[in-house]
Amino acid sequence: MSDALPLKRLRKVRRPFYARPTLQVAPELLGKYLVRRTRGHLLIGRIVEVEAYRGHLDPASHAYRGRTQRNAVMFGEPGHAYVYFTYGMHFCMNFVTERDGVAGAVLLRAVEPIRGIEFMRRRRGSHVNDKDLSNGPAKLCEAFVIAREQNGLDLLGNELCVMAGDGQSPPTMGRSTRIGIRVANDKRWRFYIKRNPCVSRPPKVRPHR
DNA sequence: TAGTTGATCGTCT
DNA sequence: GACGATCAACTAA
Repeated sequence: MSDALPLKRLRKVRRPFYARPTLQVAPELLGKYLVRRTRGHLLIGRIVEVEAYRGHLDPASHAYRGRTQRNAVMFGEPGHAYVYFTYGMHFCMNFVTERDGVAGAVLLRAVEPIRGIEFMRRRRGSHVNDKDLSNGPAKLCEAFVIAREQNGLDLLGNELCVMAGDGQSPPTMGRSTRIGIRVANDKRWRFYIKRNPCVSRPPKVRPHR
């Protein structure tokens, strides 16, 4: 968790990246950088954990039962942020995937703080460990100033985007079932970077013989 | 360390 | 009227 990153060497991820099947986009987001500009601050986090939510095929998806006012962004142009409010107090952020008109999104579950750490500490509380600043979907929204106003934001703009280094070797990836859902529990649509301390929960340890 | 619980309100049935 | 893609604080052991 260094507070420096050679931003010049990174390229913004373009729309065709998002306009693909959700299960392809999700694992490829790992190791890329979430870049947020707000209130004169530059915030960067390395994406270390995501979950794929498909549309009408996925009972755990907000879009399973079709389009509503809340989930409308999921049905729109790929490469936008779908932000929703939950549990009466938290926000979670997704990136919209699939072609325009088809619902799909990737939930950002955890990022590793890279830049703007002091700002994130102030938002999250001084007693919070650095590795806990953004190791959960609602925590990262708090740290990165993501709320209702950011719903529908274009990821190709300046306020919010994803950047990737060229020629970066893909990180070692783990995969598991999704967290906090009661349906579609069999689908292993959670992807994370193995052994990264900022992943929200360690993988279930399977007893070995 | 693991498991339980209260907080709090928008969204959908 | 029920519940949720969560979190932090608490309890027990």
